[in-house]
Amino acid sequence: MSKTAAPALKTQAEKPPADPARSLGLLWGSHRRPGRSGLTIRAIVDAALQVADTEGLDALSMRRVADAVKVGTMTLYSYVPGKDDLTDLMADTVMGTVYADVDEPRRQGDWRAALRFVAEKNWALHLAHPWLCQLNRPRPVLGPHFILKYEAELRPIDGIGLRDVEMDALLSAVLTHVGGAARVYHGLRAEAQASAQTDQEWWLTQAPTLDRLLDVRRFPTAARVGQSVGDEVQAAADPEHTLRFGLERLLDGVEALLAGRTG
Amino acid sequence: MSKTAAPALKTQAEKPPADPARSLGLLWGSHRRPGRSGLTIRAIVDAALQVADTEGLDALSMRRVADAVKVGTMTLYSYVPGKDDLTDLMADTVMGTVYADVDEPRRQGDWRAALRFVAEKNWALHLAHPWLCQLNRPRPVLGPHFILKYEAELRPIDGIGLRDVEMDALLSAVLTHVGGAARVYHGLRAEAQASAQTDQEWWLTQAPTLDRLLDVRRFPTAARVGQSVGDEVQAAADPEHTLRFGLERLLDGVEALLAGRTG
DNA sequence: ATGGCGTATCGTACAATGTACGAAATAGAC
DNA sequence: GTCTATTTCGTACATTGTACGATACGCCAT
Repeated sequence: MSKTAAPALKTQAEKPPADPARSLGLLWGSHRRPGRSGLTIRAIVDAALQVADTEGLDALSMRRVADAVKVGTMTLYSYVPGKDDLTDLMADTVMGTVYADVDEPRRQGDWRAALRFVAEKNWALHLAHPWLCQLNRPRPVLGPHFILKYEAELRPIDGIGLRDVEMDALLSAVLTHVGGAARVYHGLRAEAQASAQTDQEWWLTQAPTLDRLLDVRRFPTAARVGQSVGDEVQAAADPEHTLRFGLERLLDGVEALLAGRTG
Repeated sequence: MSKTAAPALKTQAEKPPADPARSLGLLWGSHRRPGRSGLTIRAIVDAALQVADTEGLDALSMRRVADAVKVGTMTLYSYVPGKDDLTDLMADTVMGTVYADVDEPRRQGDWRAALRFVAEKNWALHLAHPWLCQLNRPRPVLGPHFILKYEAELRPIDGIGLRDVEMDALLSAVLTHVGGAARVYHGLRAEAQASAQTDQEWWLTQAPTLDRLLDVRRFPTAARVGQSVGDEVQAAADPEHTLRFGLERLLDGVEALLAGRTG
C-alpha cells in the first residue's frame, strides 16, 4: 500500500551492544589527555554542561557541543562513543560538586542533621542542573564522583542501627524524594516561563477553566485540597515545603524504628 | 563555513503557544465521536497504549500509531493536536485503571492501610506501563481520570489531622517514592534484557570490573553497602523491599506527627 | 439524482537529530 | 623526507514530529 520501501525493518528492539566495560572505562579514565587538536574530554563535558545548564537539555545536541568547542561534529566521537556516554559523564561530573569532601555530611552532627544536609545539597544540585531529572538513563551511572557521593552520604547513617540494605533504601528514599520535588518545581517554573506569566498568574488563568470542568460535587476533597495547594503556590514557598514535610516524616519514621530496636 | 542555509535560527527557546485550554478541552472532551473514517480519539489512544506497553516508549511514533489504526500519519493530527497531547491522553487514560471506584482506597481500613493500598496499586500501575516514568511532561496532566485518582487517594487521609497542604505533600511523597522505586526497577530490568542476562548475572559480570576500579580503601562504606545490596538483588526481591521500607518509615513518621498533635 | 461546499484525509516536504562511512590531514618514527 | 597510524570531519542516511496543500468524500439543498 504505502510506497515507502523500508530498507530494513526492526520488529525487535535491537541496539548496538553498548559495551558496559567501555562506558565504565570512559567514566573512570583520564579526561585531560588532549587530542591532536588540543581538545580534551573534560573540555567537551564542560561545554556540554554549559549548554545544558543555560539552554536546557533539549538544546544539547552533538552539533551544538561541537560548535562550542570549535571542532567538527564527528570529532566528538573520537573522544566519546556516543551521546549517552556524554550525558553519563555530565552527570558524574556534577556529582563531584555536591560536597566539599567525603566527610562533609558526617560533620553536620547526628544522622538527622546529616540527612537534612544531604537533602539540601541535592536540592541545590537539582536547582543548578535542571536537566538532571530530565535525562532518563535507565542504568545508574557508577562513575567515580557518583561513588564518592554515595560514600559521603552513607557514612553518617552507618552504625546507627540500620542494616546495610536499609541504609541504601533510606538514602534512596531521601534522594528520590528530593528528585521528585525538584521535578515538580521545574515543572512549575517551565510552565510559568512558557506562558510568560508567574506561577500565580498561571493558576489564576487556569482556575476558571478548571472550575467549569472540575465538579466540586464529584471531587470534593480534590477540589478543596487543590485550592489550598494553589493558594500556597501563590504564596510562593511550596515545593520546598513539600520537600521538607516528606523529609521530616521520613526521618521521624526512621527514629521510631531505631527507638523500637534499642528500647 | 557550513553550507547549510538555515532558514530560521532559534537563539531562544520558542515553542508554539501550546494552548493549555485546547489541551484541557481535549482531555475532558468526548473521545468516542468518530470521524469520517470511523476513527476515534479513543481508538488512537488505545493503539498508542498498545505500542507503548509492548514495545516501549521509544517505539511510539506518530507513524507507528497511524499504521496501527490504518490511516495516514497526518490523519492523526485532525484528532489530536500533537504527540504531547497524545501522551497526555495516554497518561490520563491509564490513571482511570488504578482503582475500581473513587472510594476503594478508603475502604481498605485506616489511613495506613489505605496508603499501603495506594502504594501497591501505583506500583502495579508502573509495572504495567513502564513508559509512565519515562515520559517527561513537565506540567501535570489534570485530566478527568487523574483528578478522580487524586480524589480517591486524598479521601482516606482527609480528616486524620493533617492540613490540606500536608495531605497533598504526604500523597506526593508516597507517589514520588513509588515512582522512584519503579524507575530503579525498570532500570534493572532494562539492563538485564539489554545484556540478555539476568540481574544476577549482570552483577556478576560487572563485579570484577567494579572491584578493580572501586577502591575499598577510598570507599569503605560504599563498597560494603553496595556489596550487600548486590547480594540482595541476587536474592531477587530488592526494589520492592526498598519501596516497602521507605513507605513504612514515612507512615511511621506521619503517625508520630499525629500522635504529637493529639497527645 | 445532482451539484456544491466544508471538512476529513493524507502524500509530500522540511528541519532536526544521532551517527556510520570513508576520505583527508597530520603527528611521530625512522 | 617518507611511511604509517591515528585524528579530524564533510557527507550521507535513517528517523523523528509536523506544516502545507491537494484531494476526496459525506451531507444538504435542490
